[in-house]
Amino acid sequence: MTRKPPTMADVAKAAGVSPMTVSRAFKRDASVSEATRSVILQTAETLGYVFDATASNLRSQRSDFVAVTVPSLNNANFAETVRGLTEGLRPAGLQILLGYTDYDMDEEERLIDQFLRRRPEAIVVTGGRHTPRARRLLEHAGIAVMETWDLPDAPIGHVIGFSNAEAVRSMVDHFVARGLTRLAFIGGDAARDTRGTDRRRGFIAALETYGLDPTRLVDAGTPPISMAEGAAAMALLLQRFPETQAVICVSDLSAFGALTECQRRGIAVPGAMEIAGFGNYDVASVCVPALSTIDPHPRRIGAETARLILSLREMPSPPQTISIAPTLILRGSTS
Amino acid sequence: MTRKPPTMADVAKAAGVSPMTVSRAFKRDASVSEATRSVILQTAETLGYVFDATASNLRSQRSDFVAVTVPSLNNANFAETVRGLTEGLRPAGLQILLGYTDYDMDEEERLIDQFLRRRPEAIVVTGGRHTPRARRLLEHAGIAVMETWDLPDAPIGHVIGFSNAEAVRSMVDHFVARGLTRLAFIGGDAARDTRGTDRRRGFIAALETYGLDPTRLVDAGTPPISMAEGAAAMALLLQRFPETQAVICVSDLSAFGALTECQRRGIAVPGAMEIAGFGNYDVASVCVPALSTIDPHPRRIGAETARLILSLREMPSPPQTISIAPTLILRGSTS
DNA sequence: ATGAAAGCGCTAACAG
DNA sequence: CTGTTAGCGCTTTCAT
Repeated sequence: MTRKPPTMADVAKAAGVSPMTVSRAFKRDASVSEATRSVILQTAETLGYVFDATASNLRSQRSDFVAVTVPSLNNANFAETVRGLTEGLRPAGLQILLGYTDYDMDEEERLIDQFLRRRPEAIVVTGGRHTPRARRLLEHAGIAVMETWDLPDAPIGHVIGFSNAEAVRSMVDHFVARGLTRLAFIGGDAARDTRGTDRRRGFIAALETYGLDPTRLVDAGTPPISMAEGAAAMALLLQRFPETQAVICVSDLSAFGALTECQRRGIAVPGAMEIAGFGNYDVASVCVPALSTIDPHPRRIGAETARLILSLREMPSPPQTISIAPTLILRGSTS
Repeated sequence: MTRKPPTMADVAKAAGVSPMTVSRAFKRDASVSEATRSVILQTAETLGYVFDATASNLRSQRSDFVAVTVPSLNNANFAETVRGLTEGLRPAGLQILLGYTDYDMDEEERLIDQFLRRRPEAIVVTGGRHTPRARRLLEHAGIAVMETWDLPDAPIGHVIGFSNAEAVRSMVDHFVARGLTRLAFIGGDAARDTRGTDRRRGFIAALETYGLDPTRLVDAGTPPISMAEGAAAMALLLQRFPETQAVICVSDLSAFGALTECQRRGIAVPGAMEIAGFGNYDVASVCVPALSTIDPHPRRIGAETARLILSLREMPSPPQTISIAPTLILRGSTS
């Protein structure tokens, strides 16, 4: 019934050529006469031949894979980065091997270990903090390592990112410029989400620069904190720090949750409370009032990473750091 | 500088055993004495050996890949399905090869073509409509084909899904039971999003059953329609069909956008207008008022698909259809 | 432009 | 429990 699938040798025999010619016919630029090529491709189609990338990879020692790990699939920001990567790498015939870590460094290590076995041409990770073993694996992988969404102190290889702390500082500046001084920060449990932690640190550092009280910090569950957790955090904030004038949330999702909690309680935003988020998610521009936020240009992070990977294939270079400046977006929630 | 990475043969030599023993030491159940295994693993670690999955796959003719195509990465529903799949397949050591089609059947075909070259053990696609060539490729792939998120008329292989049309009918029932008769539907451009089209068809069919006017249909852009497009669609709806009492949106995202448009115009929801969505996204439960919706149990779709894939590896079976009944969730927006 | 030979790194199959 | 032999399907290399 299910007889063995045809190989190049079968196609070669049927087309009356050598396997090598079939191989060439399946490549873009290889030197095969157009006549021969079309006969071969036709024959292959008829036989139902499917090219075996595994064998090709083994022999040529090139996998055409780029491994990518992101904290979460269900996140517009990371999805945009992956999109930028995919679109940038597709023209070169590179396929993405995508995995998500659930914001867990041990899971990241496991994924990196798995992925390296597939011999990717490059590996893209999110953030600059990893388990010691993950770090070691990446350092010795012998391929391009790209750390994104961060500016690590000690990069492993190339970096395409931004300073989460500095980004939040720009939002603090905005509030201070408007005369608001009693500011708060809503985030998640520290250890897991390193970028979230960096944002909180940026908040604290910025407030200290201004001589303001940096202790209005509310944690709400395990990162990535959800809209619902953002709402719960706002409830907690109103109870613990009722004097708060404005709050910066670790992401637009929690910011939106916080906003809805104000709506449920009849607290005017802006007016009685101002709210800012991070990430420039769809919800931030659509909700009422629209949320001020910071756009980290996730698509560009992916696109630049892809560009660098391709450029490194042409000509290897020492580790580079590409900084992508986030953009402050001011909207009704911080009128 | 970068000398050739070590192979199993190198590890074998260093550990004083044969390559075959090294191979066995890297497998779970293979019969190797614990002493030998630990020596080998230790040696491998020291040499910085990384297992070559490509060579393993070629020789064993098993890739440990399961290919998965979803319409979009940035979608909580599909992300949940992928999560269900990942978690279900991980214990078996199967890795997911994930691609997104951007709701484009030609892109799906391209992806399927690419993925089949990697010799996956099974392929999971979203929906039951494909290009003719994609269909042919899947039919002749010689591996388990799983169609999800739909109940196709002519399945290629196994099916894990639900009827989008029936799901929407249950929401129509709810409105009619509450005495609302002037109902509308907000969706996207028909051709691309086949599940969205099915939902619209379900809406029309249900209204016809009740003898109601099924012509209040508003299109808003190219699927997947965004929150902003949902808002624009509501504006259009209010202009074209001002008598509308309730609207069902193709997803919670457009439903939320529609809700915000009502908020901007001071239209009371519920009261002057009732709104329902689809998908049970986070935003639907958090926004004010919370949105009635339909939960298609995306995680379970993924989990059941994984379960079936594993079961088929044990014992092949004729094509199965697993139906996952969606759940109607009633909230404040349709009080 | 095409072909022949060899081998990528691993493991199935068989032996002991 | 461990080893030997052969070969997975392709492409590198070297011919012609």
